[in-house]
Amino acid sequence: MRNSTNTYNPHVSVDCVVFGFNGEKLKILLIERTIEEQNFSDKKLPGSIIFEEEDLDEAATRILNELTGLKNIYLSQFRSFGNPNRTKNIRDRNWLERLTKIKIGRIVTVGYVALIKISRKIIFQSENTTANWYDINSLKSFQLAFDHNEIADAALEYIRQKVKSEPSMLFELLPQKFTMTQLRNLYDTIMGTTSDVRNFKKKIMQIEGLEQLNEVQKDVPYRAPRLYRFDKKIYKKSKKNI
Amino acid sequence: MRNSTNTYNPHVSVDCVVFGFNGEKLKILLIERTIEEQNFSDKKLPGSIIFEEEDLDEAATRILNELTGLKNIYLSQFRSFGNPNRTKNIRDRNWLERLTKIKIGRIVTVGYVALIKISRKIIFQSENTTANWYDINSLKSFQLAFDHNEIADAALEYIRQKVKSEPSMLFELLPQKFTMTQLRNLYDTIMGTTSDVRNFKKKIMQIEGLEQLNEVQKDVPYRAPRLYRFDKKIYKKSKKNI
DNA sequence: ACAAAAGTGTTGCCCATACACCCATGT
DNA sequence: ACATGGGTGTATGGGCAACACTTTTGT
Repeated sequence: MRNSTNTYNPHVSVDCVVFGFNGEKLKILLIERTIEEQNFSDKKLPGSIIFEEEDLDEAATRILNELTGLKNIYLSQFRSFGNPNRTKNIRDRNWLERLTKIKIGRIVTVGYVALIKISRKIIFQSENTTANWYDINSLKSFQLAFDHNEIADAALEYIRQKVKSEPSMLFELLPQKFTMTQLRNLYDTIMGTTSDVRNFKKKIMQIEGLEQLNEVQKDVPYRAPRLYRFDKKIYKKSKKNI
Repeated sequence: MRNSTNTYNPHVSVDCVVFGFNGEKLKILLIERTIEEQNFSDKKLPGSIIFEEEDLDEAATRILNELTGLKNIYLSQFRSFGNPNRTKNIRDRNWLERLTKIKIGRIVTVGYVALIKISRKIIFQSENTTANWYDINSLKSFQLAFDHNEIADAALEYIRQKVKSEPSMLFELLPQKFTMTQLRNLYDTIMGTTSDVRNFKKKIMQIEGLEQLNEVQKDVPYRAPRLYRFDKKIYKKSKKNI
C-alpha cells in the first residue's frame, strides 16, 4: 500500500481576501512579497498552508490573527481554487519552496472573505511580512502572485451578492459609530450604485439593531452629521423570532 | 528540503450532491457502500480523490460521468469541508484505504451540487458501484459515511438560496417538456412553500426562454395539462442584453 | 453671506398577493 | 354524472423610486 506521500498529492492552503473601508474607498489588504536576489517585488493575498490538525475556518482565523493581531473577524468561505496550473509559475514555486522548505507539487486553496474595521489599529509589520491597504480599483493594475487576481475578483463578486441578502454585513466594515453617509457610500461602492439619500435611509433603517444616536460627529467644517450604531445582539435576536 | 510527502499532507477530494426530481419528490443520488467482511452496508455521496492534473470542476465532471455516463451536467461548487475529524471514523478509514490502496491521513473535500434530469436513462450499476435515488426527506434517517450528512444538508440549503436568484436552474431538473404543475411542485418542494397556482405562473413566465407549447401531456386520466419548455439559448441571450 | 454637506416627506406607480369559478377528460 | 386536476383574471395594498427645499456650521 502506498502511503499518502506521492509527489502529486496536493497541499491545501487558505487564502484570505481582506476588505476594509476608510469612509470613502473600499480597500483590500495585500502582502508585499520581495524576492531579493532578483530585486523583484510584488503583492499577494494573505494565506498559508493549513496545519495538520486544523479545520479550514481555523486556518483562516489563524492567518488573520497572525497578520493583524485581531480576533473575532468576520469570515466567510466563498470558493476553492484548484487549477493545477495555479502554482506552476516558476517564480511562485521558487518563492514558496524557499519560504516553506517544502517541495510543492500542487496547492488547492480555499478562499475566504474577511471584513475588518479599518480603524482598528493593526500591526501589519510582523517579523517577515508587510501588508498594506490598496484601493480596490487599483487591483486591475497589479499582477498578483499565483491566481490571486482571480481569487480577489471572485471575492468581490461574492460580497456583492451577499450584501443583497445580508446587508448587515456592511457594519463589519464600519467603525462602531458611523454616519449615514459613510454607510451609504460603503453600500454604493460595493454595489456600484448611487442610491438616493432619503430612500436609502428608509430602507436601511429597517434593519433591526441599527439605531440613531443622540450624538454628532465632531470637528467637521460643515453641519455635523448624526451618528449611528449597529447592535448585533438585537439584530440576531430579531432574526431568530421570524 | 522536505518534499511534499509528509503523512499529514491532506488529500483533496470532490464530493457531489446530485439532485433529481421525479415530478413529485426531490431526490438525492447515493452510492451503496458495503463492507462485506462486516456484513455492513450504508450509503455515501458520489466522490473521488482528485487526479494529479485535474482541476476541481473537471474532477466533479469526471465523477458524474463515471457514475452516470452523462455529460453536460449542471454543476456548481458550493463549499469545502476540511474538519480534521471528518475522516477519523475507523470504518471510513479502513474502507478508504482498502479502496484506494493509499494510506489516508486526511481529506479536504470540495462540495459540488449537480442537477440532473431524472428521466435521462442512467446506468447506475458500474463495475463496483451501485447508486440509487433517495427521497430528500429520508436523508435524516440515514447515517451517511464521513460527514456526508452535513455536506448534503449544506447543499440543500445552497440550492434553496440559489433558486431565489437564479430560478432558471430549476429547468435542469425537469424533462425537456414539462407541465406547469411539475415546475411549481419542484419549486415548492425546494423552497418549502405552497405557491398560488395563478401567481406562480405569472411570475415564472417572466423568465425569458420559458415558453408554452401547443401540446398537451398524453395518457392522463383527467384534463390533459399543457406542456412547456425552456430554451437556454434564448435565456442566455436575454441575460446578456441587460 | 456664502459654501458645503446634512437632513427631511409626499406622491405615483408597479409588483406581489389574495382569491373562485369553469373546463376537459376518463370512468 | 361525477371525480379529478387544469386553466384562467381582477382588485387591492404595500413597497420602491422619483423628487426639492431647508438647516446647520465654519470661514
